Amino acid sequence: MDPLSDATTGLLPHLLQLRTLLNRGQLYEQAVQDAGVALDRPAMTILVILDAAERPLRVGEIATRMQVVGPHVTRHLNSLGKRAIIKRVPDPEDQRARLVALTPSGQRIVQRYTTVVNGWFTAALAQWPDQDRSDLMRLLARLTGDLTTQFDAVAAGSTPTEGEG
Amino acid sequence: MDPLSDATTGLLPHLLQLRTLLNRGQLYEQAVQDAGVALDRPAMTILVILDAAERPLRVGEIATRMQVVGPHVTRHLNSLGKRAIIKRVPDPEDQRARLVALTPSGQRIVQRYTTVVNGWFTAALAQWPDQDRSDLMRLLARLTGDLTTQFDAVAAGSTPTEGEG
DNA sequence: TATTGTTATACTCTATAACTATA
DNA sequence: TATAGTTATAGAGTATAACAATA
Repeated sequence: MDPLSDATTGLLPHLLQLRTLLNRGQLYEQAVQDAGVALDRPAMTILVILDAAERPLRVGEIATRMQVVGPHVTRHLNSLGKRAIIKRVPDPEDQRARLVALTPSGQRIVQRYTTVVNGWFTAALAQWPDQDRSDLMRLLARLTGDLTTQFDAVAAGSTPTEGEG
Repeated sequence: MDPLSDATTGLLPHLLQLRTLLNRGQLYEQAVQDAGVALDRPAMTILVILDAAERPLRVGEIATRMQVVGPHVTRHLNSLGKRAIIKRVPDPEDQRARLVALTPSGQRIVQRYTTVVNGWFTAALAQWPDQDRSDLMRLLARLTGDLTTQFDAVAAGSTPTEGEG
């Protein structure tokens, strides 16, 4: 076992635990209740993504960011569109595509939701030293970036697992 | 907006992205294929948990660590038991309970799987400074711990979100 | 011919309800 | 009566396949 392996061996259990934490349905139910909104989780995920993007996105872009497949997004957009939470407009640059944007109503919903969840995070990290908080943000950003790159490569079949030149 | 909020506001998108990364089914398929095993994801999650615990666990303990409900675990244990990947023995301390343990076959399976996935992590973090790697492990451990505490409190209804005294 | 998106269908994963056995 | 686990059923979430329209 080389030291590099030792350094990352413990990562899998940590990330699995984080995954189970964030997948807790009960938690989401509490969040939407506190926020006073009524949406299922994938629908809210779409709203969060649109809000974070700060510009209208194509259906395909949303699917990529959710790491899901197109039809899944379409189905939720249909529901969200009927409720006037999002709107779809033609993409001026490509007549095949459509741009998805939050309506004012949708903006209010995602605002209330993120306020609640960010409040939880703030409370959970309240006792942390400032340095640790900023380190976490920086390392988490790099981790997701590097894992995305690695996983994309693995999924593409190049499997750069072994020698890692 | 107080500085504390600012420090954690960016956390939600990061964690959501991490969640979508770890939820990618395609990735798991690649892992089990590389490892040469044939198990679905929740079944493998059970094996990883048993392996990390380094001792037999009760059904309820497994469910808690997976953040799922009892019947879900039972169903997969039935399947794993038939294939002699796990075994259930009576808990000497409580005749109602049963202890779940990996068989030698199960140990080999989880070993192959974790080797593959840890290899991915090692590759993804290969260029990181040692200091960043150790910081990540430390902060991730504390983050999951603090989020677990926070989320448990929220789910219990105390909702220590607001003033956070 | 390749790409963007939609519709329809099937599968995976998890939860709720009802039940048995032991404490 | 409460707790540990199981069985059976229902629902949420996501993928695959087939199709329409534009590039």
